[in-house]
This record gives sequence, C-alpha cells and structure tokens, in this order.
Amino acid sequence: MSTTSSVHPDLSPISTRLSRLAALNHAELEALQLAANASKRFPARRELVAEGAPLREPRALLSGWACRQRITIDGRRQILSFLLPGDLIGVCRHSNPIASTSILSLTELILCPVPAADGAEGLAEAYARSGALEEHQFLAQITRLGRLDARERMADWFLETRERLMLAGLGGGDEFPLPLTQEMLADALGLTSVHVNRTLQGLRRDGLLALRGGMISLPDPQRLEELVDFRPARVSADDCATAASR
Amino acid sequence: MSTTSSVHPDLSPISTRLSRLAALNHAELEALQLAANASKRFPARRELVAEGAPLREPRALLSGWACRQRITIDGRRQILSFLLPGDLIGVCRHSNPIASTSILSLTELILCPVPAADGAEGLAEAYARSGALEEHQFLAQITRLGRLDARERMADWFLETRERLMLAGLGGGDEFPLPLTQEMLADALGLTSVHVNRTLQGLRRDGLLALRGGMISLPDPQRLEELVDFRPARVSADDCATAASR
DNA sequence: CGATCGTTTGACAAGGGTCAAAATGCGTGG
DNA sequence: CCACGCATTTTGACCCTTGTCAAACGATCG
Repeated sequence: MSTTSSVHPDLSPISTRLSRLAALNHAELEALQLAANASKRFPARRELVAEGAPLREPRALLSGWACRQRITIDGRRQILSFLLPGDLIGVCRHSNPIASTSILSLTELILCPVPAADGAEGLAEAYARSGALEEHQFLAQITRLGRLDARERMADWFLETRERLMLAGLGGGDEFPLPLTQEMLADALGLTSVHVNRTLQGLRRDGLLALRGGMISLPDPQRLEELVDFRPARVSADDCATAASR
Repeated sequence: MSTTSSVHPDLSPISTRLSRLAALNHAELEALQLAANASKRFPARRELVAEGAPLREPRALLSGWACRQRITIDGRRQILSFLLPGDLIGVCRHSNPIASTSILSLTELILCPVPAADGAEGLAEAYARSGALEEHQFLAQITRLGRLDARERMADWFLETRERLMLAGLGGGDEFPLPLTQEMLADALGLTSVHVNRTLQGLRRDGLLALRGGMISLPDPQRLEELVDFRPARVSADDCATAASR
C-alpha cells in the first residue's frame, strides 16, 4: 500500500488518495485514470446534492472544496464536514439511497465518475477505507464540538485538514490553501464568525498559524498537536495512511 | 418491508429492527434466530471494545445500553453515540479494521454474533441500511452540538432515541427506559451535569417530559418536534423505517 | 446505619454570542 | 487608473448561556 503510493507522485488526488488507502493493481489505476478523463466542472456556491433527494451515481472530487451542511428552520447553519480533493461523494451500499444532507460547492469543482468496485478487490477495499475514514472524521467533529473550546476546535480542525490534504498528495505540510470565509469556518466549528476572528488572532499572535491570500501556514504543527492531543486517523491495522503521505 | 415487520411482533430487537430495514427471507430470519440463541451476557460499566484495538467479529446488541466514547488527555469525556438494543457493533467492510472509538457497556448487555451476509441479499441490505442510519445519527449529533442550545439538544436527543427504540420494537412511544445518569447525558450532549439537571427541570416544568424510576415519558412528542424541527431519519427512498414502527 | 452514588440548589465566573459600526480588500466598470 | 459597490474582516461594548465550585439532599446497598 504505502509502496504503491510513492510510484505515483503526480497522479490526480483521487488516485493518490485511494492508492494510499489500499493496494491498487494496474487495471484499477487505469480505471481511475479513465474516469478522471471524464471529469466535469461544477460552479462555485451551488447545491450539488439536495437533502432528501435520491442519490445519483457516485462521484469523486478532483479539485475544489465542497461541504455537507444542514440548516435549521430559523436559519442557523451547521457545516457537517468539508469535502476535499480526493474525496468520494455519494458512495453508498444500499438500494435507493437518499441524500442525508445537502452538499454545497464552496469553490469551483472538478468532479469525475467513480469506477465500479465489482470484482476490483483493491478498489472495493479503498472505497471501504475511505468510508471508514469519513466516519472517523464525523466522530472527530463530534468530539470537537462537544468537548473542545474555540481555540482547541480550530487547532484540531486545521491539523485534520492538513492531514487530509497530505493524504491526497496536496500541500507540503506546513502550508495549504484555505478557500473559506471565517463565517464558513464558524458554521463548521459551531461558533460565530466574530469569535472565529478573535480566536484566529490569538493563534496568530502565538505564532501557531499565519494567513495570507487564501493560504494558511502552520509554522509549528507539533505545538498545535500538543495543544489538542491530536492523533492521526487510523482505520486499519495495516494502513499508515498518514505516514505514507510524507 | 413494513409488512414483514408486523408479522414478527415478538422477535428480538435485532430481528425486528433488521426486518424493518430490509425484506428478509425465511432463511435469513432463521439465521438471525440461530445467532440469537448463541447470545452471551456482558457486565455493566465495562469496556467492550478498546480504541485502537483490532476489531473482532461483529456482534448485535439484544438488550441493554452501551456507548461509544472518547476521552481527552485532561479527562473530558465525549459520548459519541449510544448503542441500543437491535444495533450492530463492529460491522465493517474493510480488512484489518481497528476500533475508531472505545465502546463501554452502560448496563448489563446481551450480545449475539451477527450472521454473515454472503449471498444473503436481504441481510446485506439491512446491514448497509443500518450503517447508513448510524451515519445519519452521527450527523444529527454534529448538528445538535454545533447549533442547538441545551434545551433543543435534549429535546432532539429524546426524540431520536424514542424513534430508535421504536424501530427496534421497544417502547410504546410515549414512554421508554432511560438507564443513564444525568452526567452521561451531559457527556453526550456536550454539557455539564449541572446544566443538564437544570434543563431537565425546565422541560419538566413545561410538561414536555417526565422522569421516574429510570423511565422517561414524553407526554407531548409533537410539541417537542416543533421545538427542534425534528424530522424522522430516512436513508432510502423505499423505507419508511419510522412509519413502520407505529 | 454509614458509605457511596446521583440529584438538586446556590452563588459566582467566564466563554462565547449579539449588535453595530468601522476598516479592509477586491472585482468591476467607467 | 480610479471609483464604486460589495463581501469579508476587524473592533468595541454589552449580554446571556453555560460552566465552576461547593454544599445539601436523597436514595440505594451492604
């Protein structure tokens, strides 16, 4: 698994990510490449999937950011998770699935179909692990919102996002693009944009992060990790998804 | 599917729940019954699964309550979800899975093995939908913690729990057992036990719930639903999981 | 009948929300 | 190149929900 990843350093995020999650054979990688060739653009700030609507064919995100969100009657918004390049969208194992949340594009997206896993051992394994990783992120989000204070939430979220991007072969580790407004961040972290702003300032003052021009850099990830007891995600005994990314 | 459920009114929670999630044929129901015969007890307040440990064979919960939880270094605890009778534990689709959270028994449990889904269409479908339902609950939990205040969190959680119990054929709808301390509830809802206590008193005062002897009753579920805009969980276009329960 | 666990209450503190306005940035069109 | 309009960020003053600490109360069990 980890050996496979190093020989495809310049594949698209989806190939990189999936081949790091499970060993893919030549035919499978080719199927991914083929799918990537059928990619399509999707505009920014539009609803990609509506909550409650029947789920269409699964797709993979090749570039751009999206989010899953839910809105209360009185207009409060909760961003449940972000979808980053390399992530799968709408992969489901039961019949007649309906979308449990709406999905919104935050930037312009490039999407491609997802090759079927029938008979493709490696792909099936990679999809399953991708799903497990997603579940892991939901659980992390619950802990963040339930038991961490504002500063910890932000630190933890930045570290997780950094890890996810690195898994897809993006971002050097100390710097990555952050195409979000502070309000989006607030809606994800269960805060208000005003408080996100103040907390960011505090982190900046302490030299824990720097923002400029849609890029964020984490000069001292270790100190951040200590701050929140961050542990890299692991879903399988034989994967070292994060270790593979460096 | 919903027709199947009504003809097995006195099956164990797991059979009831799964046969409401998907149509099960005779052989599959028999396999469930067989599995249930191999059930075992597990004591209260003990760790059933340790975080990070390799996942053993999947099991189903026949009776009792458990929870998935995570603890921060400084001892704060977040209960990620509760496991109720009829729920599946440790069902996983990838190889060498490791537990993403520890699982703790809250009461004494009765557990049984889970029949393999190989070739059993109905079981496979039911397991998949059970997983989708679990994911739905995680997302609901995120919204609760991120955007609802204390009173709303409790109302929403009570309604969800009521619905889950009814899906497993337990609880008449207006009353069900609640084997939790206020501190556990606090750890699940991202509050302190003191504040849970006060919020409960408020709900009681308003006639929205009543507690006595480990039982909770919701005299006016509709009013609760309006309070939080509660919508029953749906994961598939052809299931009416909740409708089936009444 | 003490010990222990859980619930309830009170006084006080604090983290984060609210509201409103000012400042900054940025794309667009003239 | 400038000016305008809009979105986003930043700041300040104030308030409110929830947390903290501590003690009293109640039930259950050996």
